[in-house]
Amino acid sequence: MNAIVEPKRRRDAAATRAGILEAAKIAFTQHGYDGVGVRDIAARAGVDPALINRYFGAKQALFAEVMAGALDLAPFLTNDRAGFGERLAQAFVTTRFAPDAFRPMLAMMRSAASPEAAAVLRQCLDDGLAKPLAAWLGGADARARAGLILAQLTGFFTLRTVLGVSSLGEASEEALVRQLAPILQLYVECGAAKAG
Amino acid sequence: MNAIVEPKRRRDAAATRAGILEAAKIAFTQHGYDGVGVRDIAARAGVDPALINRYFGAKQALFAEVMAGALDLAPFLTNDRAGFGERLAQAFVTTRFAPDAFRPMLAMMRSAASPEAAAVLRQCLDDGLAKPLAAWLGGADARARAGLILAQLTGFFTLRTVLGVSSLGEASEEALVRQLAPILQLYVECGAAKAG
DNA sequence: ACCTATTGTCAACAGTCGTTGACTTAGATT
DNA sequence: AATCTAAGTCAACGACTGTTGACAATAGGT
Repeated sequence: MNAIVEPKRRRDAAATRAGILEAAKIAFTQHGYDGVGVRDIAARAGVDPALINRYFGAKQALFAEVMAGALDLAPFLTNDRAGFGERLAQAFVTTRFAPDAFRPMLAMMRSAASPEAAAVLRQCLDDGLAKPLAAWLGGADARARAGLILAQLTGFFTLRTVLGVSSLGEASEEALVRQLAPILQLYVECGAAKAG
Repeated sequence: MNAIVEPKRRRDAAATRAGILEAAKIAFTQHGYDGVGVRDIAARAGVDPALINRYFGAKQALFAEVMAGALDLAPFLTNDRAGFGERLAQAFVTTRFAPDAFRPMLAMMRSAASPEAAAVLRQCLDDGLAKPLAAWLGGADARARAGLILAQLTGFFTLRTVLGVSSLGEASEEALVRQLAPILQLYVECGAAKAG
C-alpha cells in the first residue's frame, strides 16, 4: 500500500507545471492565443506569472505543448467506413461540452489569426488531422478530400461557436446532422468509386 | 468640361476619410482585427493616427464600416441553379488576388477570434450571407444548408490561406474544384428533392 | 543542524495598444 | 485683408503585453 503515494509536497514542480498546462488549455479554448495573457493563465492556475516562462520558456511554447497531440481524429478512422459521415456529424453537432472543457479544435480556430499560433497549428493540423485522414481515405484526390472535410468541420465550429451565426445556432441539431452526414460520407466515397 | 473637377484641395476631409477606409480594408485583410493597430492603418494611409478616431470614433466602428456590405454572395445567387456549385467552387478556389486586395471573407476569418470584431461580424454574416443564401436555397432545412455551405467555404479559406495547411495548399486546384463543386451543389438540391 | 539545489515571489523592463485633448495650420467666407 | 471654421498635428494618458533577473523561501541530502 505504501507505494509512491505523492508525499503531498507543498512545492511540487510537476504539479504546478501540470496546473499551468491545464489552465492554459481552458484559457486558450475560451479566448484564443491572442486573447489570453500569461497573467490570466497564471491567475487561473493560482501561480505566479513568471513560472510560466520558467517551465515553458515562452507563451508560444506553452501553446505548442497544449496543442501537441490534442488534435486527433483517430477515434473516427475505424473500419466502419460506411458510418463515417454519420459518426463524425453526430459527434461534432450534438456533443455537449462543459464551459471549462478543453476543446482543441475550438482553441485552434480562435488562435488561427495569430501568426505565432498559426506556426504551431500548421504542423499540429497537418500531422494530427490532415495526413492521417488522407491516409485513411485513400483513393483519388485523398489530400484534397481530407482538407475539404476538415474545412467543413472547422468552418462549422467557427461559424456556430466562435461567431455565433444564427443559421447554425438556431437550426435543429437533427437537421444539421441530416444535412452534414451525407456530405462527409460523400468525401469518403467519391474517391473510392471513381474520380468524377 | 468644367464640371465639378475636384479642386484638388490639399486638405480634403472626404479624401482622407476614404484613404483611411481603404488602408483599413487592406490591413484587416492581411492581419485581422487584433493584428492591426490604428497606427498601422494611419501610416498606410499617410495620415495621423488621431484622425481615425476623429472620422470613425473608434477602431471597432472603422472595422464595422469596412465590413458593412462587403460580404455579398448575390453574384452567385442566379437563376442557373444547376451551376451553383461549380461557379462557387471555381471562384473560391481559383481566383487570384493581388497581395493588397481587400478580401472580406479573409478579413472576417482573421478577425473572428476578437470578441469586438465578432460582434460586428455576426450581423454582417447573417444579413449579408446566411439569410440571402437561405432564401435563395429554399426548401427543407434551408437555414442549416446555408450555414453549412458557408462553413465549407470559410473553413476552406481559414485552412488554406490563414493556416496554410499543406493538404489544401499543395492539392491541385483542379482536384479541389472537382471535389468541392458537387458537394456545394448537393446542398442546393438535397433540400429541393426531399429531406432524406 | 547545516548546506544547497530547487521552487516560488516580486518588481521592473521595454514595448504596444486605443483613445483623448490641446494646439497649429490651411482654406474659404465676409 | 481679417476672420472663423474645418482639417491636421502632436504629445501624452493609462492600461496592457511577454519577458527577465534579482531575491526569498522551502525542501531534501548530508
